[in-house]
Amino acid sequence: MSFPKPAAAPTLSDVAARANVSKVTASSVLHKSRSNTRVSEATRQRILDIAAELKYRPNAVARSLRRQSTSIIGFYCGHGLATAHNFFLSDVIGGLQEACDEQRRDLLLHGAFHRRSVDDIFDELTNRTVDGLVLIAYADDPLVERLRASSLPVVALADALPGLPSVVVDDAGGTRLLAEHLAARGHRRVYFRASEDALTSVARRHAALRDAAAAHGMTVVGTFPAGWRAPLGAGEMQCLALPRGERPTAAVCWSDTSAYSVLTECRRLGLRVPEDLAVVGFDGIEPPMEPLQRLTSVRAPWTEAARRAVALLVDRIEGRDVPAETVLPVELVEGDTT
Amino acid sequence: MSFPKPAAAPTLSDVAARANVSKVTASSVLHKSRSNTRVSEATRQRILDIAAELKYRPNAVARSLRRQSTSIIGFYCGHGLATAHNFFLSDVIGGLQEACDEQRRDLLLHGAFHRRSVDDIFDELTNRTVDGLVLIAYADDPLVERLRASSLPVVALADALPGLPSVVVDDAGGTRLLAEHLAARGHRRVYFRASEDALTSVARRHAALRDAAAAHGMTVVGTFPAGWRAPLGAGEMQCLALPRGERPTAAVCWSDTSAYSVLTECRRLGLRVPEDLAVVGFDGIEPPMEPLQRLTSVRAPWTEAARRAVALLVDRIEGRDVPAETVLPVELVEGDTT
DNA sequence: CTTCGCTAACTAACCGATTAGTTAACTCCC
DNA sequence: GGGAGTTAACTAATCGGTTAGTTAGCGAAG
Repeated sequence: MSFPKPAAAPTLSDVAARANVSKVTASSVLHKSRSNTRVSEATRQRILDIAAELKYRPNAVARSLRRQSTSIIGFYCGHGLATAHNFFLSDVIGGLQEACDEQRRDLLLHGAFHRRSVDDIFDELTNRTVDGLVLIAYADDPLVERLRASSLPVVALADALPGLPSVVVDDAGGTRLLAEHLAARGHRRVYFRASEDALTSVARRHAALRDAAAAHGMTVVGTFPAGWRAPLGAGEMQCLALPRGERPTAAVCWSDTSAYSVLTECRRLGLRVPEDLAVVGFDGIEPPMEPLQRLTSVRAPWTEAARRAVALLVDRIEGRDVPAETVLPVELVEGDTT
Repeated sequence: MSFPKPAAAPTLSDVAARANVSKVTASSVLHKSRSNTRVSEATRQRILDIAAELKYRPNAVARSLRRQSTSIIGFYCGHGLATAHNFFLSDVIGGLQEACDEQRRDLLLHGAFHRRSVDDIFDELTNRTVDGLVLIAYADDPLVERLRASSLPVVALADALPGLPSVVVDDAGGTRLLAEHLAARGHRRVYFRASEDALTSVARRHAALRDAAAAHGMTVVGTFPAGWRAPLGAGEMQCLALPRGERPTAAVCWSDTSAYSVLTECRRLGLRVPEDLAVVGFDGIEPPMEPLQRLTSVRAPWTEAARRAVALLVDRIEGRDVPAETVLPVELVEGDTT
């Protein structure tokens, strides 16, 4: 399929020339910005007609250059977080998109798959293509330090980042709800299934679990690393093979995806859920199909969080003060796994 | 949280002034574009040092204006197609992101939620913010006609659009596989569950089903509309209530999501799958959790399709010829629902 | 001793819109 | 009829790079 070389698009100057007016006059008619410049009705109509005839369309790049702002908001997800089928991410992206749309801004997805260096990524983020950035990152990501030192407005999402305004869900409160739910069902020994990385949210859930366990007479017998969709690790297996009485009776997973993998593994191993092992997650993702078991979890409003992040970012961009941390409430969802 | 007003970022002129050279010299050193302009090693080093000291970062907007190209690729999904939790979409976005990353281009997600007019959306898409567009749309969307007439390079994805290079999966072939699979299991009467909209892919699956049914002695007893996640409609219910012999024994759904809703409904109605009704889908989405029943479907390589779309779009942008239609092969996935 | 060619730069113009400041012509009032 | 005020426009400068074309100075060849 071949296409004709596109003719150069008409510019404001073209319109102005055809209408026998200056660029400024044409601009003020077509972009209704300047009230200073007055235009007669006849001239205004002539300019509009000619613009329509020439199919004039303003050039956003030129405007951005002059205005020193592009109306584009960037979204960057730290390495490894952007894996496909990350449910939580589709919610987030949906929310960002809606919020940007309302604000009449565009959303730019920064990708970083091909082992690009921090410098490289930092350059891309700060090259003025975006007016600001919504960021999901590990607290120890060197990029975060660079961004903090830069003048680019940044809002952290999901995982609080010190020194940056952050929008998060109530990690501690949610975990407390889960712990109380388990305690009320007689569980005395539980274990935590953590992502192996320095995610602030996971650290908070972990800490909250320890506190809540202590408060309700439960013991956290161990913490085992587990990625997004990971099978049981060696330590975890060992722990589950302990004799009755020492064995944990519930798995507290840092995310629903992680919890669902535990369910799958249990089935493989012949462990009954919840009789042999209760399982709880975090996120409250909405499965697109009926799952074998409905997971007990905590529903986190990710779409709303993303919206808030955009709102705060716009405040930052426009120079207003923003709260250091915005925490959104979560709610317990009781399923069949406890 | 308040932040200091950012100091104006240093520009090429700033660097050049500090280094006692012209903008051009600084530009050629820092952006290694021009081989024409020669620079001595000493000067080069001085410029680099000063740029580093000032933390100079090139302004992408200015560059884009001069080059008349932004290196940004847009993605637009027709109204109603961009619903959250659309599995197929996360695959697509993932593929787009990867491909853009490889090409060192950015990906801009255009959103259109707030009942914006076609004109409005068209203006946004053609305001030169993006060099080209990957488009998923209904064939009868008026926007498509406008885009075809514009000079913006566009590649259609998933649903072929006449007059635009399109990247699709083998809708007809996949449907044929499903039909043969059903025929081999003795099904003689089936029905089609279609999205109510003018999606080329659905039309093709529908047509292929009729052809394959005819070829294998099956009857398509009806076609019932069903959105992404729709319960059974009145016509569909009626049809399923027909006496043995007239009742269809299999539902061919236009998407996996639609098929999964049928499974849920069957459970509600006490219909056994596959004994009372066999169900097949299309897409082969990878559930993040173990589903109650594994769906028989056709796996479509959406991530790869998205990658191809970007590749073709880049060809278009750079003026090369592209095939009118690229069809990617699909494969049958046998589940427990047939 | 001039001319040629190379090095290492430079100046001017341009991309397309926006902003600040200015002006010619006309009306109105005294 | 002259000054004030309004209308309807204009010119020049700017945003931050990139491109085309030009030039001063030097060494080597003729």
